[in-house]
Amino acid sequence: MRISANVSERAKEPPNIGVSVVILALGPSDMDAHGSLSAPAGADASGNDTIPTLRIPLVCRIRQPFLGDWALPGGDLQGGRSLEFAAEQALHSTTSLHPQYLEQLYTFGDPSRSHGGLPMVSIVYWALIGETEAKDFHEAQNVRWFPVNQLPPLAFDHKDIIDYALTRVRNKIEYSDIATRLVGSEFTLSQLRNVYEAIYGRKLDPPNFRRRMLSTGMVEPTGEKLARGAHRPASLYRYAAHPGTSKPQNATARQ
Amino acid sequence: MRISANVSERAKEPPNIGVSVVILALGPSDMDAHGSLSAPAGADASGNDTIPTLRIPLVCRIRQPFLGDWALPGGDLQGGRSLEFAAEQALHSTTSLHPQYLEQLYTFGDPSRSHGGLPMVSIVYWALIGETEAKDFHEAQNVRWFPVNQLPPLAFDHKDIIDYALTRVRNKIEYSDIATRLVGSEFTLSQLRNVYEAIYGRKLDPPNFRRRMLSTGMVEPTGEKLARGAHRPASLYRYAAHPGTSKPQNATARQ
DNA sequence: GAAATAGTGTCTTTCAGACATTATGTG
DNA sequence: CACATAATGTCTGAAAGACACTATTTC
Repeated sequence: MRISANVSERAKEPPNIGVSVVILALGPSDMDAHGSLSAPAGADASGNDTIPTLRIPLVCRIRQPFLGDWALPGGDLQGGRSLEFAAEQALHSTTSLHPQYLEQLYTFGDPSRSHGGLPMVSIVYWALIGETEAKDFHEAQNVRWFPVNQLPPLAFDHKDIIDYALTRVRNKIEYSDIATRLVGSEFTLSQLRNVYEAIYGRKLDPPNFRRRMLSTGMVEPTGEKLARGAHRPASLYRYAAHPGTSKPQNATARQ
Repeated sequence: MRISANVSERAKEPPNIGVSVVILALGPSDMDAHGSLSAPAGADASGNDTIPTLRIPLVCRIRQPFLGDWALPGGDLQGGRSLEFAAEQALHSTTSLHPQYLEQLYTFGDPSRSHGGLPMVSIVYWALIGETEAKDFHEAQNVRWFPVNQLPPLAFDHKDIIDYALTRVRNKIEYSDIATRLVGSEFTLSQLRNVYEAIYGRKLDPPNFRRRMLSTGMVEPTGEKLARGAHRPASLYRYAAHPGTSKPQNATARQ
């Protein structure tokens, strides 16, 4: 790619640019039937009250440094392509999936992070993938999905990056509509609550969650009900695209 | 720098990397005596109740595209240098100043943003500079300071970038200690409130501001007082580095 | 005393969380 | 009926904002 006359000239050259993605997916509870996960953490297998877990696909490194460790999916940035495009491409080539949500996380460029490899500026995105889509995934070569609370040894500074992404998404869910993108067009408040619980990593109080969601005006009832299990059926809701009273949210707020 | 065999090969090459800075400075009210500002917006000139204004240094472009428009200070990223270093260097070469606070804002890399210039990925930082330091600045060649509410025509997407930086800093000031970095080691609550007012761009209620600041535990009284003007002297406070009860804040939170 | 800012007290609203209670379905 | 989840109601405490009021200094 790059031709240098000598070593001293090379030191002044700009580093390479890569784009990586932290992919956060709501794993379905029966994911083991499709993939090869080591730790199922589903919620509706047998009426238990565990919470759904976020899962991250990682790629096993096949060269030094960090040979055999796991790393975030990514690739070099080609000219003429947007950063989002590069992030989506890295996501799709690893998982054969498309994200419900994609946002830039941070750009990591410290020279010390290459650890003997080529100096690299990594523009990192984070993506959200819902249950429905994650069901279709097939485990590609050198790719494995891990629960966020059971991550393997990670290459470079990728552990810090994942932690940062989790901090970001847990903050963002409080003031944006990203959670509604991970459920279908019609959903019960329990389903929506499960998304929040997966991202927060803890249980939420159902009555308070209901009141909070309805008070924002972001969801509205469809009038239909969904019967699932030996209990009272739940009302279905849809995402109210443009709530009248609440203030608009965009990607820039609270970044 | 980069040697390409032909045009088609060039299209696949990575774009150049630059680092730019949105420099936000608390202009002193008598800044006109030092610089050549068009619109003074000081607060203590004659007992008025205007609020201090944030100012931004911009560089006049001396080539196409956007010849004659104003742009953010910046430069190419050299290998072996951290992104922060490049941002500080761009800041210092433009203003001869060092920032109180420096934080990465966002990386802009859309191919359409070059507008006929060379394709460029811009890693943008934002910096805060306090009154004391801004007093020392000298107006360099092609550099001028503008109040944030009276910006000139800007090159590329730099207007969007500045707006984004203002959104970020106004959010960040709510849950971080960046404001205390813009006052001296000892300060009155009025002085601290002026920093908040400059960043928010609006007046704050003094009693409520006092209560809010003291309740966080981030400031503690020194026991001394400062007499300034025909009124009751104000108590001096210092920044309490590690408040006991409040939760720790770091650069990653709420990004 | 007038003026100006420093500082205290109080009231209201809003929101989050804890938790009791009722409602409605299935086995 | 037992049981599980849906949905409503109520209480409390924290935090923010409006604003009245007192305190202390200089001119």
